[in-house]
Amino acid sequence: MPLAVIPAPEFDLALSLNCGQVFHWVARGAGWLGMIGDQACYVEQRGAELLVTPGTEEVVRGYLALDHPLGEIVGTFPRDASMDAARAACTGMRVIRQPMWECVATFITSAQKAVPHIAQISHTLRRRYGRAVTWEGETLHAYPEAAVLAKLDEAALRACALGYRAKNLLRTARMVAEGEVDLQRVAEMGDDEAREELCRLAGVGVKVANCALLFAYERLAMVPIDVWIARILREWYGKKRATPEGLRKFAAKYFGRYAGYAQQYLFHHARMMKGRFGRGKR
DNA sequence: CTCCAGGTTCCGG
DNA sequence: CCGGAACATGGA
Repeated sequence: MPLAVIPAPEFDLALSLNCGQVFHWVARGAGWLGMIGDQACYVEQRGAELLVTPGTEEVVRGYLALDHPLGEIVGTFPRDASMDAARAACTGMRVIRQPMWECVATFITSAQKAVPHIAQISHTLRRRYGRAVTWEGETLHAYPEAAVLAKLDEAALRACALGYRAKNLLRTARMVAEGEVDLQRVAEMGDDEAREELCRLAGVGVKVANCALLFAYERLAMVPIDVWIARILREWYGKKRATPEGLRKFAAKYFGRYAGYAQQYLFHHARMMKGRFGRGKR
């Protein structure tokens, strides 16, 4: 079946899908196959255009944040050696607009996990508990709804290799399913109030809350401080012994209006450089 | 075998 | 308020 074409200037599809924001896209032919919410989508990049499953044009455009003014955004990043290197290495990376529940839940399962493990957990949860959708004879699965996970028990989730995170995901699924925390309503709150509200969820601390705010709530100034960003700020920005909160405030101020975007560029660049960097030798 | 991974939570000083 | 430890699992 013929694919639809949408313009996508200043964009690198493979980079954006594989830089640690989303974890379920798989390579198919010359492109990528994945779910956007409950819709199966194939996306292929050809120069400054994307070829997509017909009917998914608007969904893809929104998910991949093709409306973000990327040139302006990277222009607000500070000019220093590390940021310049990350900006050059990550040309075309966009911060994707994720569904709220999927994002919150996925980052709960991401605690102390390597990126490939997070992907494995996501696929297992989807395959076992997500709504099945057929795409050209292939079966894909949406991320399982909170109400579905809420009916499971901890053992069922532990069987998905969640480890101690199983209890957190289960409790959070129940809180969301019962309306104790309304993810939609969080969207109307200011940054600080929204972060506090998300932190009421089990397994959601400041870092995961900031991931959700950045990746699902359009708060492009939020900076999740994970082990990589902490290392970057300590070793490249001289913040030898600052607390996580101190790092967060420095980053928010230094990296500017789109600090979350800058953080994602630094995060991915540092990960690609591992070996030259980190590895804890003092 | 040891170390570490997009942390959170609980506990003692 | 702060530093440490526990918490599961799998790949390097």
